[in-house]
Amino acid sequence: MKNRLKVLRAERDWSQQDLADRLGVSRQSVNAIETGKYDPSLPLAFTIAETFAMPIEEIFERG
Amino acid sequence: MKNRLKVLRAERDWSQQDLADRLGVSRQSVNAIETGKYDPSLPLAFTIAETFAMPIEEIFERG
DNA sequence: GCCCAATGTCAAGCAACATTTACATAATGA
DNA sequence: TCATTATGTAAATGTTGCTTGACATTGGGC
Repeated sequence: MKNRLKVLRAERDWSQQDLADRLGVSRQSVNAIETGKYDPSLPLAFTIAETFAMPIEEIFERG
Repeated sequence: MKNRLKVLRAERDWSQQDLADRLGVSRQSVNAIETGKYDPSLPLAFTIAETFAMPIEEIFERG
């Protein structure tokens, strides 16, 4: 799964810590997801989508 | 996470085994997801969405 | 009554997700 | 220079997703 988290964060000028706080997860989890070390759970993917106000499919894609 | 798998299966007259075969997972996994025992991984959620040709958000919802 | 497909459930095990703690690096600014 | 912030990474640990194999129940058709 590839994702656009880094760009979406940059557009809002959020640090990984800022996003982690909004998502209720650790900074390391945000970093790991962003750098492709693993995929978020489905509930976390929903929270991410809500946070950026866009569909999951516009943030993540198979790759 | 609640989901509409049972209804979507019924609309297509697929058994849990049929769906499992299409998704490439075990029947028990389909059953567990359908009965809410656990959530699918994000990649599996994508495969499910592709299989039913609709967005993830139209199949799963927070509950 | 019997058989069979479908479903639900359990247990044990492995792989993946997510956590905390910690350390290293680069960039910024006082 | 020194302190701070942001990011990347690692190890150890706990939780969750998915597996196989097995067993019980239900409903329909013969």
